[in-house]
Amino acid sequence: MIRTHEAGTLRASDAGTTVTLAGWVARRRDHGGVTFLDLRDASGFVQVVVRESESVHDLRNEYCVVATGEVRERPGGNENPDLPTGAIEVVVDTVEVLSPAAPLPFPIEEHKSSNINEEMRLKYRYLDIRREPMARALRMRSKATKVIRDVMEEHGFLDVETPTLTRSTPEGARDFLVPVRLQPGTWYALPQSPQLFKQLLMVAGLERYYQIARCYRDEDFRADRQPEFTQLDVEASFVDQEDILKVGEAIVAAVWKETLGVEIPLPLPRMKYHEAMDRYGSDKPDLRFGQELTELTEYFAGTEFRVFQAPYVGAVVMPGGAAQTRKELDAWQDWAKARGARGLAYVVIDAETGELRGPVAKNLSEAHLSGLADKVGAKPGDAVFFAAGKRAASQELLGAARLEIGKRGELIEESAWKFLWVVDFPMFEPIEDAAGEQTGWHAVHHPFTAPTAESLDTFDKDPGSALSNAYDIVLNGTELGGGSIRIHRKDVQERAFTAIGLSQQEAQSQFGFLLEAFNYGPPPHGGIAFGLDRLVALLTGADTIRDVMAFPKTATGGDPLTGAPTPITAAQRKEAGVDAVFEPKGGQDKNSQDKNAQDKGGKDAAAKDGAARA
RNA sequence: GGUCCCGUGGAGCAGCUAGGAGUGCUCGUCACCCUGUCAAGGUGAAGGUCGCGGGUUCAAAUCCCGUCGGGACCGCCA
Repeated sequence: MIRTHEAGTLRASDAGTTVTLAGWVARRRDHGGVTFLDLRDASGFVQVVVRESESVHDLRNEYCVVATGEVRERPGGNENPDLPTGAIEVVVDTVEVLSPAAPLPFPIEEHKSSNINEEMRLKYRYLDIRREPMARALRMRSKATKVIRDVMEEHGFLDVETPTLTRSTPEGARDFLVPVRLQPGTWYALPQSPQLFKQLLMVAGLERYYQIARCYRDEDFRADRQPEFTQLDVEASFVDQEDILKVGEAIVAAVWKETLGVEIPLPLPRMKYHEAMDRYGSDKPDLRFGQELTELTEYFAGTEFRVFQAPYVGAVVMPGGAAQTRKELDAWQDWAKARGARGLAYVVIDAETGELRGPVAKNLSEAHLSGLADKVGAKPGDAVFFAAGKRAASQELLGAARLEIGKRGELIEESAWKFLWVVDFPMFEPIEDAAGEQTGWHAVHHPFTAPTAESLDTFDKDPGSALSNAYDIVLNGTELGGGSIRIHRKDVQERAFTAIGLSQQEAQSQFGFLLEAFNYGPPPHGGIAFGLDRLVALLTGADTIRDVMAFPKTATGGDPLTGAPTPITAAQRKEAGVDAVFEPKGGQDKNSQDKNAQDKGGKDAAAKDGAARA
């Protein structure tokens, strides 16, 4: 090694030792006769004292240097108790520049770089990662994956890699496609998840599989979405839902303990899907604050007010909301319309008189008005927002309003870690056409998800009420992961396909290889997948998963550092076979794949139902 | 596919609502001074097609249209 010690590890006990350090010039404090350098390496930084000013002149910020000198305690009164290395300094004998640095495109020091343009950060990501927040996030990520691997090994799980060049299967999202030079006109797809492979590994008898797997989905971006992202993928045989939840709990408990020192009380609370929707208007409720929804369908039964003559009426309270200006209240209408709602009805309760006012109040009877505040738990000075219409859509609107109220009112306990399992998801949800008429059913999770014991006999006769053995783990209103127990019985699987309008032929064409495998004694199995990027983003308090990825992409899928994606040359295009047309050579299997490709192009519900979720 | 926000010396901002000379702030860069700082301090200097194109106007960073880039959200997506 070029160095003998790591800069950030030096302490008073090292005084008297001659050390050689290698790293970067983080800061320079030049006093003429004496100069202080903060020498930074991956372990931290230490103050280096240079007496000869000439040599110091060539030591600019972010120069890469090697320095030799003696560690000594700082002169009395010069200690810096705020720094880990603040008791000592290194009095330098020699400093050598290993490589100079050009003037920086942005400051590396944290206090000077709080809000650098993200495009600039991505273009110079190698400098961005020299900054403390990014370096800390990547270390945290590495620590988290290490802990995860330990837990999985302890529980007897086997790390198995699955292909990233695979066949296009009709899953939920758009595929990224790769042309195949050796078979012009055919394409690989990058996997949206290892879902089908991990089920094959269960048929293969490995019993316990896990993988920290890269997944690819060609959909529009969000703060918590990238085209390639990482899942902790888990599957086990001969298990029931309890077994998988226990593994999931062991993982998050160990990760939070080992990375943050936080004890997560186990078992995690559980909430049924319908309860989550009723109380929070979300299948991933943020339990860090209250403001639960109140259902008013019964309360307003018989009302003259047309808007509230609906299958569902509900409300959420905004504390202090009566103080909002007319303009602010109008802004809520625009906010609701942006979410596809007609608007967001409201009543404000006068802080002085307790009188209910607002456009909606005029339409309500005296009896309905007088009991309303008590019914929804509102006080004078509050505002009450209403949604009326179809149950799920109205609850979702109120749920979104609740989150907005929590943010604006600073009601959210930011330091809390509120985990929960959401269980008993519906097995199917209705497919609606543009007019809102139901045209069929599609699998909420994926078509291999097992019904609950209670729904086993009836799920195909009454899909709307069927519940499945699917579960999500939720933290602070973010879905950390989800999974299900899979169907392993052929007759049940066929009924599930029928329920979503998928014929045997179509199922064969889309999942033939999996169904074939299921002919050979498939064990009962189930699993879960965690979004590792989201998990680490929550651990580090990052606003976006880009801040926990070394080299993420921008919203249009670009990488400002490498310039990817780029056009290809005519020669590359020809060689890759991008434009080649597939010519069937008579192989039965090839034909079925080609048919599959055509099926995928259609917008039929069946293709959507292939959503292979973990 | 839709809605909204941002783009001003190397970095981060202000200026735009109400058009009037590239004006200002913090940091960085360069030169010089300085022997105990730790976000060191001081003096001075350099550095700009106001993202790009068009329009309105006597006059545009500022108003209008388009476009490109970045970001947030809806749709979409585990």
